[in-house]
Amino acid sequence: MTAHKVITLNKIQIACKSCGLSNICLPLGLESDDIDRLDSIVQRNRPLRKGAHLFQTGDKFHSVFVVKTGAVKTYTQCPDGTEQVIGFHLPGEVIGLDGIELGKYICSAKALETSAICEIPFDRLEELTATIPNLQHQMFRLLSREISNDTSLMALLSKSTAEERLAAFLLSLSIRLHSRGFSATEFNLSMSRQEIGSYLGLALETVSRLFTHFQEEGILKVNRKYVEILDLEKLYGLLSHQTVCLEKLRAP
Amino acid sequence: MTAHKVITLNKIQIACKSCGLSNICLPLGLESDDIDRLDSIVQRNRPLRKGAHLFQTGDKFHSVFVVKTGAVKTYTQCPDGTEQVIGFHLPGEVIGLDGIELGKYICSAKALETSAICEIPFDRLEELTATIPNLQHQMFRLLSREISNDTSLMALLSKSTAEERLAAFLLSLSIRLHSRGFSATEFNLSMSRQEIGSYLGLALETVSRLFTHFQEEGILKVNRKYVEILDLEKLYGLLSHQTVCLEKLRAP
DNA sequence: CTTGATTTCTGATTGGGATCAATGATTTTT
DNA sequence: AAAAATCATTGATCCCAATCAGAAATCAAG
Repeated sequence: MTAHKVITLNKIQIACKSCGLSNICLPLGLESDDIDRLDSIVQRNRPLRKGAHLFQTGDKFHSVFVVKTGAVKTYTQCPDGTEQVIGFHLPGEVIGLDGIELGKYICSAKALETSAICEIPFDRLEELTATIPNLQHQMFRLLSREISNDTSLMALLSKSTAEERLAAFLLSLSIRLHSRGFSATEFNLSMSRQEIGSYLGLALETVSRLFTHFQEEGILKVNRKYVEILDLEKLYGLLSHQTVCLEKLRAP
Repeated sequence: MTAHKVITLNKIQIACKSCGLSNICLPLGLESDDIDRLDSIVQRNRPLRKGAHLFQTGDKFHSVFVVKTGAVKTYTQCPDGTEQVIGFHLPGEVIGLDGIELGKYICSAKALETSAICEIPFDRLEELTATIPNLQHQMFRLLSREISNDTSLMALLSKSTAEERLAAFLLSLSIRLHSRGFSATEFNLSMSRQEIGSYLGLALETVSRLFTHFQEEGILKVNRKYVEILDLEKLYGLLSHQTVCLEKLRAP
C-alpha cells in the first residue's frame, strides 16, 4: 500500500509558521491566527522533478504557486518553436499571478531543478484576503512588486548593452539568493546559457562570451554552471548609469 | 471670487455611472450600490495641462489615477539626463499601481495633452475592496493585466526587430483607441518620435525611417502626428511570428 | 569504456540599427 | 512677423551583437 508513504510525505511538509521564507513570502506581516488560516488553504504537493511543468500556457487558472526550494522558469512558446523566457523564480517568489486577468495562465512554468512548491487555490485566497486586511494589502504589494520588477527589466531590455544586461542579471541573482540565506558571491546557475540569453534578449553565444570576458576582467570565476563573483564593486560599476535597476535590484 | 467657478467645475464632473468608460474602468462588474460607494471616494480634480505632472518619481504614494480624457506618459529619468518611457496611458487606464509596493511612485507621470484625471486615494480604495468582493477581484484583475501587458512588452523588446516593434505599437494603439469608441484606423499620436523610440527601445531616427518605410509600402499614411492605417492586414502580418503580442494586444 | 546528445566555448562574418550630421518643417516666443 | 526652439526627416558611417560554423567539454545511457 502507498498510504503510509503519503502520510510520511505529509509529515515532512513544513507549515508557513516554521518555514524560513515567511519573512519574504505571503504571510509577511500577518497575525499568528491569520497565518494559520492561510496555512490551512495551502496545498503542499510532492516535489516537482527537473523539467516537470507546474502549468502550461492556456491551462485554466486556479492557483498561484510559491517556490519553496529549487528554481522555476516561466516562458512562452513562439509559433516558430523557439521559447521566450519570461522569468526565473527563486524560493519565496510567487508564480501564476498573470493568469488572474483572463482566467488562464498566459505562460508555462517548468522546474529548472527538483523543486518544492506551495500551491494556493486562488478562489480560497480571495475569500481570505477579503477578511484579512493585512493579507489583502500584502497581495496588492506582491502584485505591485511584480509590475515594478517588469518595469525595471523593460528598461534594461530597451536601453542597455549586452554587458550591462548580464551584469544586472548576475547582481539580481546575487541579491535575491543572499536575502534567502545563500551566498551572495558564489552559486550555481540552474539555467542554461540559452535560457539566460532568451531572458535577456541575447544570443547564447553572446552570453558565453561575456562570461569569458568577465572572467578575463577578474570580475568572475566561472566553471560551467558554477559562478563565483570576485569583484562585486566592479560588477555594480558596469551598470552605473542604470537608474531603475540599481534602485529596484534589491527588491525581489 | 472664485467660488462660483469651482462649483461650475464640480457640476461638469461626471459620476462613474454616467461615464462612458465604466465598462473598461474600475466599476466594471459592480452592483449599482457599490458603484455609488466607489464614486464617493473618487476625486475629480481640474484637468491637467499638457506637460503637467500627475506625480514624480519618489513622491509619496497615496492614490491611483485613471485617465478620463487625454493621454499620459509614465517614465523614469536616467542619471545621464535621458528619460526612459515606461508606458502611454489612454482613457480608462489606471496609473500608479507600481507605487503600492514601496509606498512611493517609482516613475513619473506627465500629461501628453490636456487630460482629465480621476484620482482614487488608495487607503480608501483598500477599505472598499475589503467589503466589496467584486471590486477586490476587479483590482486583482487590473494588476494582473498590468503584469501580462508588461510580459508581452518584454518579449517584444527582447526578441523583435524595429519593424515588428513599431507595428505592434501601432496595432496596440489602434485596438485600444477602437475599444474606447475612437477610430481604429486614423488617429493623432500624442507622443513624439523620441518618446515612441524610448518606449520601444529604438532611436528616434529609426522610428522616423520606419514611418516613411511603412508609408512607401502602402501600410500607412503619415503626416507628423497624424496617422492613417491603410492596410491593417499587412500591419498584422508584420508581427506574424509574435505569439505573445498577438494574443495580448486586444487586452488593454 | 564507448557512443551519441547536449551544452558550452571560440572564431569569422554580417547586418540592423545607433550615432553623427545636416536640413527642413512646425510650433512657440517675443 | 521675425526669431528661437522644438520636432521630424534623410543621408552617411560605424559598431555591437546576431548569425554561421566548428571544436571541445560534459552528460546520459548502453
